[in-house]
Amino acid sequence: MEVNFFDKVYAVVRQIPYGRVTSYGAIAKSIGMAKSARMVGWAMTSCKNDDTIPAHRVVNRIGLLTGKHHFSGSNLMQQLLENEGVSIVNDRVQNFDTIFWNPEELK
DNA sequence: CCCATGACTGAAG
DNA sequence: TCTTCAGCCATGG
Repeated sequence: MEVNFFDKVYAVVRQIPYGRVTSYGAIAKSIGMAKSARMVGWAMTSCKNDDTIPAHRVVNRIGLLTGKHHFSGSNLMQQLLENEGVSIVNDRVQNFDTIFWNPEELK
């Protein structure tokens, strides 16, 4: 049977190491939909049905917490990241190039 | 079918 | 890094 697009996204997000982050585009590319990063974000919107998805580790290409507003409260996403040792300043991940995790790197 | 929207990205200035 | 423009694709009216 065909694998659902959502399942692929979730599978990748679940593999993001502790204290690391990645981008929507990187995920999209790893599942064969590099041009559909928007769909990744769209899939994350439905992640509220899956509380096992560390969506807070997924940010946009420059480390901006574009999806923080979708979390409960207004700073939960940032709190979760800082709890893992990720520095956030002005809704942006510091040392993004250092803590960035490439999904294809695992393969 | 057409149009608007969205947790995006790349290119150009 | 920021702003603007265009491409991207699923969903909903």
